[in-house]
Amino acid sequence: MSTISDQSSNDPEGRSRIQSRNRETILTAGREVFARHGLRGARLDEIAAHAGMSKPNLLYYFPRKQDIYAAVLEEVLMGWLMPLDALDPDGDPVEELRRYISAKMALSAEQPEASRLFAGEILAGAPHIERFLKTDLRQLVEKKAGTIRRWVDEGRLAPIDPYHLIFTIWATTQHYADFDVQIHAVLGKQAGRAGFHDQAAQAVLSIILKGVAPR
Amino acid sequence: MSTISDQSSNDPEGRSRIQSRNRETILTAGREVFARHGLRGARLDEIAAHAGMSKPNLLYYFPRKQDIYAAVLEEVLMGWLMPLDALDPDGDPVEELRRYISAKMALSAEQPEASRLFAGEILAGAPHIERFLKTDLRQLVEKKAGTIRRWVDEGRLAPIDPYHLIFTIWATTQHYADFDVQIHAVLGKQAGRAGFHDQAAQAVLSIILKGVAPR
DNA sequence: TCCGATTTTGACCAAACAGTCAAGTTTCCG
DNA sequence: CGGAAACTTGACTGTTTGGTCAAAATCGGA
Repeated sequence: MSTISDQSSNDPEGRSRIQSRNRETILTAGREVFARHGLRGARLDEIAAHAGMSKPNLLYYFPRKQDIYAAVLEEVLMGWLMPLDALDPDGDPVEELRRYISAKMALSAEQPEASRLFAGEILAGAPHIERFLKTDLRQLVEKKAGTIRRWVDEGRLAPIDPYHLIFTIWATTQHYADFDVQIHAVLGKQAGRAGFHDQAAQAVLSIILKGVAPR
Repeated sequence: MSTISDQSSNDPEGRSRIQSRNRETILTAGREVFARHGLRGARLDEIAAHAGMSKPNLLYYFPRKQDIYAAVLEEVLMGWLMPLDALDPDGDPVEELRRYISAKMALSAEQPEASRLFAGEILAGAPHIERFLKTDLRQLVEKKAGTIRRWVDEGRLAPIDPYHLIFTIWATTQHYADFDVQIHAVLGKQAGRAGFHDQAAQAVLSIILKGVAPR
């Protein structure tokens, strides 16, 4: 007999309503706390408090702290590859890059915790996503770098190293999520206003696409 | 009677040779460990091991963990302002930006731990450098943004928001220190080779100054 | 409504951890 | 040398923290 509910109200993964809801609550709480303090620095009590439940209850769903971290991390990695993968070799190079940069900027605005969690994992030496980085990500980047190189060879893009272009895009777009606190401190309320992220996206697009030197 | 040594071999701050050496050793060890795990995630035993001394000995020099963190952080902040402050309003805009970007890239290559420590503090919500960010840094950035805006108004730079330009430069240059592990995973040995950082600096300079759209 | 399965939690435990202390060892200088 | 100050550390303490457990509360289908 399975320990998993046999109720008719199961989700696609065979979880009861309560399980689905609580797992989601915990994952959200974990994302926030892990994003701030990393795996080591995060405390179960803190995550439990964020999730609004007792610590033993939390451990009923995820037996160990590391399990929450792994689950949260996996969710985040999912959304990481997609935008880059959408870079279309047959599209207009400048337009494709504009789309990619815009998509990453939107992600930074909508899911800053995801970006921060990822950043923290990298800062810690990426012990939990080493395989992902060296296989999936590396392979995808290699493929897209080939696309960009082709664009350069065809003269449809300025001569630039594809890898460093990708790194530059990652750096600038994620900066707005990861260094959010710094940006707010430097800009004041201005950074919180509606439309700020669109303005940031415009500036980043302008710099990367056209550069800052006068024409 | 002071507890501080009266020996003739004192450094400018009144510390004995042994004190100077050990404090430096601890600060270096602390920088490495705090850069990886943040204030919360770092363990005194780990720092002590890195420094090659016993934990009580370490605490003889810095009574609390937080004291090491504060000392390390202050050192790092020192080197943070300087390069930006060197941006000369009377110099050639493109040349000044080139100098600034190069200086930041060099810092990323030479002191990646410093950059990572700073990044971790920001990710954690910057509780220990809030004042620094909102006063010193903000003031300096305001001043330099004025310089850049003037350059733009004079037509010596493409029309771009000065703040976002500064953020873009911070993002790209620090990315090479903070995300070092990711870059290595994606590029393989290539990223470790001599000259890699010069190549990266060239690419970043080219993108920010000239952009990637074809001319 | 009833009953077994699921969910929740207060009380607890063991390990990890920051920090103390007193007793040793080394260093420095007269 | 000799002795006082500076330095070092093994053994320890109190607290925090991840995780356990058994009992209570709730849920959901028949």
